[in-house]
Amino acid sequence: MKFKDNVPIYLQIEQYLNREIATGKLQAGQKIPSVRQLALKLTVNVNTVQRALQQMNEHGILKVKRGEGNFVTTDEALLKQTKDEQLTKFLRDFVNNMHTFGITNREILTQLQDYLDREGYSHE
Amino acid sequence: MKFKDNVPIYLQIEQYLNREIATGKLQAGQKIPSVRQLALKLTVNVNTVQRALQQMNEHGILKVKRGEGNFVTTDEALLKQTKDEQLTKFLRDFVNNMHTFGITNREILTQLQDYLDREGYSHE
Amino acid sequence: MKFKDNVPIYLQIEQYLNREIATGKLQAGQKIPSVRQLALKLTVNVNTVQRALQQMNEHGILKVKRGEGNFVTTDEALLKQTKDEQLTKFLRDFVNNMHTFGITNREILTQLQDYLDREGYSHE
Amino acid sequence: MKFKDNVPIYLQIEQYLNREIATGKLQAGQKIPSVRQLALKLTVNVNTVQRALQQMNEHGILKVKRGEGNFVTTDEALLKQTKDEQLTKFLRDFVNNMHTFGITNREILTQLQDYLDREGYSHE
DNA sequence: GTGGTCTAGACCACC
DNA sequence: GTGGTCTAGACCACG
Repeated sequence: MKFKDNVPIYLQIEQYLNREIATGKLQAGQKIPSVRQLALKLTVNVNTVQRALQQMNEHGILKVKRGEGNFVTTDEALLKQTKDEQLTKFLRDFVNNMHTFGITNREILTQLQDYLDREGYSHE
Repeated sequence: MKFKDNVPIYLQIEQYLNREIATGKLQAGQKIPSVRQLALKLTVNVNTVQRALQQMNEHGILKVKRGEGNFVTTDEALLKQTKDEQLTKFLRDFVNNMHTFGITNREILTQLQDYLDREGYSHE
Repeated sequence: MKFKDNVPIYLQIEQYLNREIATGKLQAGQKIPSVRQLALKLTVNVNTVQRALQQMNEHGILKVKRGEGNFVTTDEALLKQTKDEQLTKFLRDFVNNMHTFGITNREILTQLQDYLDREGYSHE
Repeated sequence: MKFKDNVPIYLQIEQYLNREIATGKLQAGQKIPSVRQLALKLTVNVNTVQRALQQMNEHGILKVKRGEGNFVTTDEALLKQTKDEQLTKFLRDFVNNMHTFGITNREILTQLQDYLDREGYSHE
């Protein structure tokens, strides 16, 4: 796992876990790896992982069971909403960024088309 | 000017100025506002602006004239390259983000299409 | 530690640390003193030290580990190159200075010889 | 005339004029170019030249005659001493620099020898 | 007026 | 504890 500089690691971990959930690698109701396992896997300090999980608990995405660990919420609606929020954020940020450079909507689409063609590696 | 948390202000200032240059609001060879003016306008400390400008000088985008101020480089090739790098970064980040959610290239385009339709505000 | 006026302290700190590395007092891969320790030792502000270290990180001489500190790079080639550059700079500056006074190469050598004899303190 | 960054220009001007005097391009008792001429030639602000000349007056190297201009002192002893001081400073700084890198006196001479051989341009 | 450097002191992220 | 960022305020060099 590689982390960007200039962005707090705990936020990147949170994003990473949200992704694992959104893509179904971690399913609703399922126990997620222990803090120590995650810390080991992500080669990051335990405290940093703790902080990420704490935030996700506050968001309701995770539920702690004392002595057992953290579990993905079974609230499917919340999960879907979280996923949508993330995707929408990606779209919004991208479009906003392009707009600040004076790129019109139509151009955004063509530029994206071009980019996907250029980068041939197929994600059909 | 509103700054995001979680990303250093001086980097956002750098990005902001690069944008002003890329969109031609600041033209090649032109003097940019003084450090103090920028600090005032962006409601940020002078040192923070300094740091942004210093980096842009190292990148060659700006040239300092002692006692006079900072000027946009006249090296049009460098300016174009910088702009392209920024746009490509937006595209790459966006596509990568979507991919991590298992979205295929085709879906990315349709989702973007949908998003642009949804947000009606016309950037033709 | 005494600093010259007329040349930025952060540059002198950089030079000082490069010297410590070049002479092996700080070895490849080794942790260097913390920013605060250096600031204390050099009786200089923390930010000033930061600036020096930041530049050395950009040069690749130092590597930061988050939350741990700064470490000398293990890239021996880079270390050697940096040392050579410094020595060559000393030689070049010295020779240039003498030339501007109309001193010929031959005279430079004899003058240096004389100076070393005059200053008897042995650096065999 | 090219000036180093990180060193005040007025000091570099002072050094430049001292050199002109030491090498006899400006002779004892001779009038030196006017402040404006120097500023023009060195592509530098008048104030900056003024500051250099003021310092040299304080050192006694120059003598102002009101309404006439600046003249090199006729005190040959002082001129010789100034020149010697400068040369000795070059030698001392150079040797000190090399010593801080653990280079012995003998090695300094051989390294200088090597350097002069390497740089073939003959200053016999 | 312009930028460049430095200080003192604060708060944050990370180990 | 570690480094990273930011602020407020000061002084210097240069035009």
